[in-house]
Amino acid sequence: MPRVKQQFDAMRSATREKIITAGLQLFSTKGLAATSIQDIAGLAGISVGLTYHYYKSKEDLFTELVEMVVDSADESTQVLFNSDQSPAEKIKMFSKNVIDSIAESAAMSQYYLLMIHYVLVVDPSKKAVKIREKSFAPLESVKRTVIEGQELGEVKPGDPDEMIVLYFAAIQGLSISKLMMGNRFVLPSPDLLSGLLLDNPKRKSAALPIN
Amino acid sequence: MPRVKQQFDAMRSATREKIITAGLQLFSTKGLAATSIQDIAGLAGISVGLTYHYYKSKEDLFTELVEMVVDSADESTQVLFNSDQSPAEKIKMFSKNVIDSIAESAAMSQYYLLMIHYVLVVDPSKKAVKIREKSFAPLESVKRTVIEGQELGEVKPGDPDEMIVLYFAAIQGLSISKLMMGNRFVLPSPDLLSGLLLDNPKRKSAALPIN
Amino acid sequence: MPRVKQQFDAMRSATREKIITAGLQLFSTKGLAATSIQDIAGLAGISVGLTYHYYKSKEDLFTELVEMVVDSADESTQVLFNSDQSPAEKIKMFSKNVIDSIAESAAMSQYYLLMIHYVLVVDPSKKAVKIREKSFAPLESVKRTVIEGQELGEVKPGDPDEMIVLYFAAIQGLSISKLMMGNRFVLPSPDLLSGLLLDNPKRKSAALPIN
Amino acid sequence: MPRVKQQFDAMRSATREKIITAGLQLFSTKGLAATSIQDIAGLAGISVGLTYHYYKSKEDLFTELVEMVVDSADESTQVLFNSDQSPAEKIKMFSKNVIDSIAESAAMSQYYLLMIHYVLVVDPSKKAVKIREKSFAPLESVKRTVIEGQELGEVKPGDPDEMIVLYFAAIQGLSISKLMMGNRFVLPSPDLLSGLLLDNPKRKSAALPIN
DNA sequence: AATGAATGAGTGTTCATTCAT
DNA sequence: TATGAATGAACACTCATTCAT
Repeated sequence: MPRVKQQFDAMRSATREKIITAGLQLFSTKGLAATSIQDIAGLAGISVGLTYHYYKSKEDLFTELVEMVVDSADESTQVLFNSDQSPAEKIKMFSKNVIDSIAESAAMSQYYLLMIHYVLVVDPSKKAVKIREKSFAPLESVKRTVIEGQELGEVKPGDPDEMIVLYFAAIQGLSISKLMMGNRFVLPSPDLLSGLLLDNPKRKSAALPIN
Repeated sequence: MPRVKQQFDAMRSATREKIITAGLQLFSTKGLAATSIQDIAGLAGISVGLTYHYYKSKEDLFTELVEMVVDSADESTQVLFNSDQSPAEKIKMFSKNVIDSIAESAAMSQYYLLMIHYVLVVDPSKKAVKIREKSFAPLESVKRTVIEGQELGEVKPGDPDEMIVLYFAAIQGLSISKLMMGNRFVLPSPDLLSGLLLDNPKRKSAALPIN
Repeated sequence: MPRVKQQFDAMRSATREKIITAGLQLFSTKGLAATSIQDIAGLAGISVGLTYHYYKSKEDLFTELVEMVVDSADESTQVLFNSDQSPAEKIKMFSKNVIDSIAESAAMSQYYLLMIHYVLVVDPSKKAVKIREKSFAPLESVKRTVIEGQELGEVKPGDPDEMIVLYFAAIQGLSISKLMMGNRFVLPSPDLLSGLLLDNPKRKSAALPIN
Repeated sequence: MPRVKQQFDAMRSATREKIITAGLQLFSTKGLAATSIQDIAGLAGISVGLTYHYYKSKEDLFTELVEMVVDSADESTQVLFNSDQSPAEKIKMFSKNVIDSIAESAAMSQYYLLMIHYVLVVDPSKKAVKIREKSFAPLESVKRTVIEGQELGEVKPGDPDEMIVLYFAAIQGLSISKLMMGNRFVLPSPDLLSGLLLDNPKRKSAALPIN
């Protein structure tokens, strides 16, 4: 959490904020190689030289942005999964948040695209390994909840690993498809997504007549 | 006397093959900008200049590869969905093929990564629009089958558009995750994937005998 | 604090000047294709990259130089032919200026060589057409003066178009021959050149006293 | 003259002839650097490799073409100026031939453009010096005739060197202008050209009323 | 903190030339 | 004599990075 604090201090600089916004936008769509510092400086409305006043190198900025989004994802997931709701409620809430986030902003798309560029292009260093590890934290949180939920009968049976891989694959796919499909994209309902892990609530109600 | 035409054709095919293989591998992981022609030529085991004997430009090669994988995906989907199986069987078979393909080769990963790079980086031209259109053909095939299947009661109820978007998002996510997650990746069973559209057969059969 | 705008402007002007001088010299003699940007940068005493800070491309620089000399030629011709001298005086003065210019600097040679390279190599665009049109302006000025002079009896009779084509052909030929002939080149007197359009004054005066 | 014989032998090869024709056309307009061997082979309708069967290198072909046109110009000039006509008649005939040649074919334009490219671009070697020397032969022929004609009173008085430089400058200028000016070009009459060296015959007849 | 001119290394692309057949 | 695939060096152009101010 000192890391986050530090970021917020950094953010206090309006210039840094401009660079971050421009960098996120350009790096996530075009990737590291296809984005130039002059592009970023131009979009941020500042000079090239100033960018180097804040970031040691292009790759440095890129890495910092990846770190930032990974931290942010981790943090917001933590908050939800450390709450005292039932596993099913957590999963429903998480799914709803994800769908809402995809609907409202580019943050999710940027997160996944950035990760793709990062993992596939940037050569792995110690730092890179640490960041990658952290990027799996949300999967771990959900996995624990799935196992717990299965024990309670709230979550569908099945291999938890396979289930969360598919669940997050769907989330990643949706995030990226939103950007790629243009007006052909329709956002599934949160229930459709959470249906990957939970029994469909609608179907349950359909079964209720018996009770 | 000159080489006969046949000889030249054979030479051309062999070299073209090498370039295609190398290009697919490098473009799909690193993208257009981060892949140099020298990388490709090196991996293909030929000279840089020769690459330009076969492809007018780096972007030209990139586009041709994208076209190639899109055509291939379209074609293999067509074959399956034009068969005379029931909707549920088609979906099960398609899901199985997808999972097998992800398991066995890099083709699926390459397809989706290539499309991401293509859509996000290459500026849209008439050709680009045509290619994108064709890339939606598999979705349309599945959509028709879903609707048909819903009428027969073989496919889960729900908005077909939302369902196929989620279904293909999951496929895309799995394909990419396989590359990104490394040894943390576990491949879900075909039934788990087809479960997005169909009622899970195992649960039904598993639940019945006991009770 | 950053350099003030004035400082940057001064830097830009100085560098631009160097590029222009080097470019004129090299392009005019060797042409577009045989002149490399490295040649130009080297002669200008700057780096290759910097050249691209000022000109988008080699052809762009070339075109700008052509435009520059065409404008300059047009302008200096205008000044003379809009003066209030008699046609014969204008033609004498123009011929003298031309001969002096060929004698003193490389400007005339550069002008004609540049135009040759431009017309024969650069593919015709809207801009190219406009530049070519402007390059005919001096011919038009002289033509008007020739016609006027013929009416006054100051200029030799004959088809004005043929006469100015021959007159300018001679000027172009002299400009280029100066560079090509080396020490075999001797510059004709202005009267010899203007003799193409005017009756030779010397002969008249030389012939009269005796008879 | 053995040289010419040799060329004719060479010409006997239809392939050589194709290369020569293509080379003359491309080199004269685009110059050495901007013309590729593949261009030439393409225009000649043969393969790249075959071109190298006939000419050691691109520059070799270029030099041979220059030599060829210089020889040809020298030879045809010799024939005329070694005839037993009067100086004025020789000059009139030469001027007429020049104007006709400009009117009818591209040979004159090709000759002068080729020479410009050759002198200004190709680095001077022993061979180059010899070729350049030969290219001045026509000037020498005309110069001798001018001096002779001045002694006979057939040619205008004046510095013979200045006069022939201007005369050939005009010829060169016309040849090149024909290509450059497009439809604005009008060919002066032979008398206008020969008027640079001879008194205008028309004007003489205008003076005749007295006799 | 801020600017943008300047450099140099890297990459895309062309093309003269060679070579196996 | 004839072909065109293949190479490598040269050149156009871009861009991360530095620097004087």
